[in-house]
Amino acid sequence: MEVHGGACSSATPHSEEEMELRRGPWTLEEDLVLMNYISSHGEGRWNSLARCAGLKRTGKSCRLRWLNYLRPDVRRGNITPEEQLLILELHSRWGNRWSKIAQHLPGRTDNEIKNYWRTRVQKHAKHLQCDVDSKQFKDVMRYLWMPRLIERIRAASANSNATESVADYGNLAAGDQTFETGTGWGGLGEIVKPGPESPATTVSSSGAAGYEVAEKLKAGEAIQLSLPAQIGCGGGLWPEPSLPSPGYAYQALPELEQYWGLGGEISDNLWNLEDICYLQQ
DNA sequence: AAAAATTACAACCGCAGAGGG
DNA sequence: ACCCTCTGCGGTTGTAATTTT
Repeated sequence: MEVHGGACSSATPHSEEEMELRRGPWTLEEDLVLMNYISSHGEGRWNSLARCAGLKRTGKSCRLRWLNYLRPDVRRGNITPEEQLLILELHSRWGNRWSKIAQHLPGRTDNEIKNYWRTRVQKHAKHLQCDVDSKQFKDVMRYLWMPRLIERIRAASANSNATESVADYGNLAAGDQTFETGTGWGGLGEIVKPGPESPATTVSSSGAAGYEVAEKLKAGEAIQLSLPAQIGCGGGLWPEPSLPSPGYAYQALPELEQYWGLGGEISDNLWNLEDICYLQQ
């Protein structure tokens, strides 16, 4: 790693004091300058890059702008159900290791995942009046939210044609009303209660778990919402379910259906502590 | 239609680690 | 061994956009 100087360092016309740094939102012109410079010189050495490109920004700011916004392979827009599932799984394993989690979601940035977690997941915990790190909330994620996501992926794959890519499921993430009215909860039990007659596929701990899950669902395989014993601390996602059994949750699901809301967006539904207590009775 | 509240997300900050001088 | 700079990460904030009242 080259940390000092740069090709144009001697040509730097301004001292640090003379060069007042810009802050706040980037302008289109700045974006173009940064993109043009990187396309011809490559990325890295951000401080000298900022100077050489004539940008009145810190190297840090340039790096962030490039990585989170301008990079050609960056994916923006709705987080798909597959990605949500993967984020939930990986966060349960690694905690707030956003960059590590982002490595397993192609095109997604750590910043975007972090924002997703804070705005969606933590909001959900707030509605439930429990801490996002609490066992209770983790159980909700594991036994209600994740199966729901899996069911959604299933529904999406059923509605899609054979040539549709997995990534395209993002289009179904919001507002697929037909799912709500046309799909019951019956199929969910098998997802977490694999019997000998229907062996389940354990959600993979590999990097592409979300996409792997999607492919398995497309193929009609059952998915088990547990991690291999060697993963995570103490042998898995949530060592001891607080619910009597995974299946128990689904016995109550018809009553809970109302709480999952009227729209397609899972996280927009109002839950409260009483709902969870009801589940645990 | 307007004001207030909420949400989403881009950007900044501080810190820690790596590595060269 | 120490200092300095760069890089990358996670937490936080500011604000534009959207929704609700």
